[in-house]
Amino acid sequence: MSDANRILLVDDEEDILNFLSYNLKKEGYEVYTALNGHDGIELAKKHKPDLIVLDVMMPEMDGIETCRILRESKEIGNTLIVFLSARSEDYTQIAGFDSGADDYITKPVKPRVFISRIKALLRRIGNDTPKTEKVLEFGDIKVDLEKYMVYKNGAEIVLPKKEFKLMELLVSKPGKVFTREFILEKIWGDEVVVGDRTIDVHIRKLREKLGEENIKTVKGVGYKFEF
Amino acid sequence: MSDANRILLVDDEEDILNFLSYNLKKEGYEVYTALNGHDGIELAKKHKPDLIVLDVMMPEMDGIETCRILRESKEIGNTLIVFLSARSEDYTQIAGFDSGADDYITKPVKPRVFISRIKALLRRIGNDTPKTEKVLEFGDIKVDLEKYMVYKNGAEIVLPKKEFKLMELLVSKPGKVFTREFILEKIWGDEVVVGDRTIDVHIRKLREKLGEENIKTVKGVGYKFEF
DNA sequence: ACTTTCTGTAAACATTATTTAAAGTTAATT
DNA sequence: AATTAACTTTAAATAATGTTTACAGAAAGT
Repeated sequence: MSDANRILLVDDEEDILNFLSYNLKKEGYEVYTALNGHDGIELAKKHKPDLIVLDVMMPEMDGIETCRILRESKEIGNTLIVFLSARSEDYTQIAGFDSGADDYITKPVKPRVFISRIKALLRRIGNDTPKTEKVLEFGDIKVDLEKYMVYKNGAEIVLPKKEFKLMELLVSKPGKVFTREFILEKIWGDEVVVGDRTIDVHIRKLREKLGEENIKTVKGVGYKFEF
Repeated sequence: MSDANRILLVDDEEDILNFLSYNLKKEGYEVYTALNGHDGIELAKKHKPDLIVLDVMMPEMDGIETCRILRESKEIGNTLIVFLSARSEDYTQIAGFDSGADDYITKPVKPRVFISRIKALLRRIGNDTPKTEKVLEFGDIKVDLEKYMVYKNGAEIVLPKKEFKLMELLVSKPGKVFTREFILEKIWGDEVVVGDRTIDVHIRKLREKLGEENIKTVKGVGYKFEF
């Protein structure tokens, strides 16, 4: 697995920046943002992103200009560059004048589409594996899948294997109720047969360590994690 | 066998595809196979399978991505989707967030287990749940099937199993009158025999919790949910 | 080999859900 | 207004399910 893909976003509208950033981070990318072309170029040199998203319309230095400058640099000359443009702006501006972009995406941007386009582009250069987020955080509880550790208000809590797996499962989809049947099957497997009480006891251990409030019982159905 | 169930298998390893396909066919299922996400999506649209099995790890477009795309489609948005994953891959990826899968099975796959799981899932769409979506919303009432929870004006209401099932049934087709006979059969099943008063009491509990106005009595016939 | 920590079980206990029974309403019908 | 069938309501009995504690065997660590 290669390392995290770094993406730089340059747009003068902070809202859009946040929106895109949020969605990319959720996918495991490392995201940098800049509100104008100058800052963008600076960040690009500093962090060497794998892909740069540039808004075409920006005050002072627009995306096309920024792109030209970026392309002149040896270091970031062949980084992927994607333009973000309003639907109204005509293609010639963007694709046309060999400003050197690799793709463009029209606003308004739909998250799914955006993400899959980014992925497709990154795939092209073979850098495709975004860092899968291995830390889940919910309220005051943090689960680090890689470190095999849970934090409650920053305090380290070590969980034994079964307890951790149970925690991991519950936390994998907060709010969703996992039936006892499902839990048994996922944590103990098909052939091993342990009684239902075993689940209870493990749930109890978790509640003991992580507090009562997060793990809820749905009688006759199963358990769920909520925050 | 009544209606042949159609199953679509998507995996990049041909051996696995053959192996699973063979076992499913032996059970009388109609099986379609695809070696990658793109073909899978195409076949799904063409044949409208009842269930789709997706390998998580595939080159180009992985199972999760494929699942997302499938979920966006109106036609196959509600089809059952099962992930096939190596044991090592973590839950969050699989059960997780909005990829929208219904279950996952870990590799290596044992035929018996695989078949029985598939059967169990298909059984679910038959009788258990008129599961069109996972969240139903009507006026100020929201029913979240996955969280097993009902909201009235945003306030959480926890319902015990039977009450929840009754609610779920009524809400599954607003306005439609469900006869007592039908309700008994759906919620209590064929063999269990409980008296008619039992329904009344459950209806009462629901009205108590969700307000009188939404659940209407049709004398001599049954009950319905309206908003 | 000794110690500690996990994991699963059993049993007593606690809680909550479900059903029934019985009495009270209601609305349509005569 | 009396009758009746159908539904509502309440309370109480019964059944189902979950919690907790303590403990024993298994596994891991020293």
